[in-house]
Amino acid sequence: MDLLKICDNVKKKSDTPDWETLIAATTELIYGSPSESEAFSCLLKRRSNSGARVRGGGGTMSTSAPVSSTVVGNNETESFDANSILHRGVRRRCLDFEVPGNNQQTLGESSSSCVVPSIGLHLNAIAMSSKENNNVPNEYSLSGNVKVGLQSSTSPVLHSQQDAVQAVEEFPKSLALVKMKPASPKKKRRKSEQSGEGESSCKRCNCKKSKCLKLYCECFAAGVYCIEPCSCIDCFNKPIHEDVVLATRKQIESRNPLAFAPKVIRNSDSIIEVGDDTSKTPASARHKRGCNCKKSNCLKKYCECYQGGVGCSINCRCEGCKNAFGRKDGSLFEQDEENEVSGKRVTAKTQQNAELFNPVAPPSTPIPYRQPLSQLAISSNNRLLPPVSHFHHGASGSSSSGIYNIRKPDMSMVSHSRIETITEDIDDDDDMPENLLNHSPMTNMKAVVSPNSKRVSLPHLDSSEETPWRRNGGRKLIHSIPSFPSLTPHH
DNA sequence: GAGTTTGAAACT
DNA sequence: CAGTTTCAAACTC
Repeated sequence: MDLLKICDNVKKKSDTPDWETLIAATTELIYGSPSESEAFSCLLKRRSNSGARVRGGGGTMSTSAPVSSTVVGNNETESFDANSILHRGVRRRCLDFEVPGNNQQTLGESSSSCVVPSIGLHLNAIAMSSKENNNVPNEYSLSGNVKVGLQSSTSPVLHSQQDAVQAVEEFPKSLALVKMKPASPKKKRRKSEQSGEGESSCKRCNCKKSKCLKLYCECFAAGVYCIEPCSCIDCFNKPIHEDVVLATRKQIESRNPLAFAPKVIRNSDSIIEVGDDTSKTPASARHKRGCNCKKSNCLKKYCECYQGGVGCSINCRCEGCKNAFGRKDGSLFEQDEENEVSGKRVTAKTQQNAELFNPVAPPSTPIPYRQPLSQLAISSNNRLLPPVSHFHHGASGSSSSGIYNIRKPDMSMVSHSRIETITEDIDDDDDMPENLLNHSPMTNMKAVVSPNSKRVSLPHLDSSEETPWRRNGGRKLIHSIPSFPSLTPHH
């Protein structure tokens, strides 16, 4: 139903300009019954109470996308409100692709604390958002990190990615002088991570040389802009450098189209799969490319598989794999023996990690091997977050421009979380740019990860190269790979 | 907090 | 595509 029409109807229905009344009436119209609309209404009220933050102010980055403009046309105010309703759940400062969060967690509730997981704030969304409303200060401009009159609106237009990237190279180092640095950068991150507090749910980097424009940078790799908690130097991963960021992303994507896809492929069909053949699918989720660990035995967070809380797979080139979440060879239950052999320290640590990964699990209870890891989504900082499948099409839902238009997900695999509800709305827009369709990981169901190569080659389905996560056909991949928008400009 | 280790990313 | 270098996170002391 057209929300605008609803609003109009509501307005007619209600003489009072009272917002809550409007919400109540609207939700009732939408859901039909007051009971159903109640929760929704509460959400909306909460949102409306958060006031200016809705649009990226006050430290809450808004993923609210430009959808509004297309949907609502000229009526800015109205579009905003309607849009904020539609996208109430897709606001988040941080995006953590591998790490889906607990979607019960206060969507849109957090601001500076960055505790809102799961729904990512994609760069594109931010960028568009910033363009959309340059007058609204965001946390970056507020943070003092970037003044210098480099608002995206005033920054020089870079006509090509080469220009942009070159600009980065040539950009005066003095920028660092402008940037306000955290007093004690380095450990800030770790402390918060170790604390396990909500704040640690945010990606925050410590890059010194990469300008936060390479995949080395966790923020950049995660598709989020660096924020104040980051301790990076010469950071270009900020909204004011939107052009550079997007160009760089594009460049990287051209090299590896899946570079910004989540590293961990979570399988919604895990139950079936795991029950099917555990030797081949030691876990229900898989690292996209597999790891290449040599010394860590896939028992430390150096290992991307382990870090992602997934087992190693045939894709991995790891040596001496002892991944607690599932070994490359498919054996898992031997892990305890191995750990005992290698020392209790390892065991304890592993368990500790497992518990961190799954705070719901009772202490000292190893994560059941067969437990669908799609429910054990883990953040890079050991935070339990909602399954990727919960945000994959909303993540970035960004989609500011309605980019994320993954066709209807298999709802049987998707919990009816708020996010889902929200993003379902988004999904109704069938305006996935063609270029995105062509290039986005989401649509590259045939994307192949070479078992022996880090690089990902695209569309080329070789049935002989069956890998666990592909075994189920492309469908699962849809649920696994987040709707990370391609940088490909969609004009 | 400083230094080391590790493996992904980038480069050649 | 394999080997090497660079990088930043993870880890140790």
